[in-house]
Amino acid sequence: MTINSFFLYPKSPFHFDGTFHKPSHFPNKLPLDDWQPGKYWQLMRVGEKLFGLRIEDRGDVYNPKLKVTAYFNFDNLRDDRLKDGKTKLPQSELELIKKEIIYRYELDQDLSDFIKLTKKNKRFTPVFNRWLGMRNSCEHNLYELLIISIVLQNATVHRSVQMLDNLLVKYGDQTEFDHKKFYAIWRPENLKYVSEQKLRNLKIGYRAKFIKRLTEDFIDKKVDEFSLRKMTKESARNELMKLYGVGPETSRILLFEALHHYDAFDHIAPWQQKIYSQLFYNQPLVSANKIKKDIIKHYGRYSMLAVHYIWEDIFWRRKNEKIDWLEKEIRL
DNA sequence: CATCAGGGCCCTG
DNA sequence: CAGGGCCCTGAT
Repeated sequence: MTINSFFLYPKSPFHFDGTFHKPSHFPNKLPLDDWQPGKYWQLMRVGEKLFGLRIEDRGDVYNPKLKVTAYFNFDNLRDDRLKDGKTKLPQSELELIKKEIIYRYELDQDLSDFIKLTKKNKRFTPVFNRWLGMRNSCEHNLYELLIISIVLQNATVHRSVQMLDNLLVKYGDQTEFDHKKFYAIWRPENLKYVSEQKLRNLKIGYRAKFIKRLTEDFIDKKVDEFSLRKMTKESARNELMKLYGVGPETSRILLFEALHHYDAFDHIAPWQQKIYSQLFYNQPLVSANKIKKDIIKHYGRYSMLAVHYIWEDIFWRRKNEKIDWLEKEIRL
């Protein structure tokens, strides 16, 4: 294994912990990443290779600076193609990794318009101030996030965790760096010859068919993450909705998290509606249309981003404090 | 023991 | 456009 480190300088302001840890995401047993204040670890796929990343906070909100340590050439990977035997990482690959980190964690995003907007509506100003500089980041590539979205469909959190873990044990890449063990979601190619029945054996139910067909679409380049990244929200949504097993909620997740469209607020799932109703109205249930109208009125093209701040804020609070109405709606 | 809904989506009529 | 069915699981 070899190691390479470098620095990255996010656009100011930047909130390290808010960006690298999202407490609303479900914690699976087989870790895809790890976080402690000021430090973050994950396995990241760039091209066909897998890298271990340790990202450390070496600055502050107004002078952000990240130290990135990249580990590669693991000895213990199942797939030999993922290591190339070279000990030094070529400059071109290093640039690719940097670009990918910058994209997934939105390090270059200019949030000044959004920040101005959040000052207009006083009600949530404390929340926006608390997380000033937080990004809508996504540790995963599009395929990986799609897999996670599929196991989330029509299941309780507990079962989603079980489904993902079953899949990871069988098909994920497992490796260790910086004295920590991590899993990474497989490349589509690694699932190519796995039958639907084999997948069903992992208790993922009818989702097996979705994963099978979606994986084929990625292998056949019917979906290309990099061209989707360049599209408008509407065209990207159209493309995603064509995929078998991708509906309004899954495409919203992908548009917002993986493709970073801040206005991807077209769809509100019933369980989210209940949480939004409490957060925004202190009421058990407000109509989804009203919620949508009100949020868009206040936050316009930043509607989903604004909701993300308020959403994550309550889940941060939940770490130290019991919030009864929230516990009820999360349904582990 | 049976029944049911769940952090959606597909398919049919 | 509405509504039934889908895999499986834990709750009732």
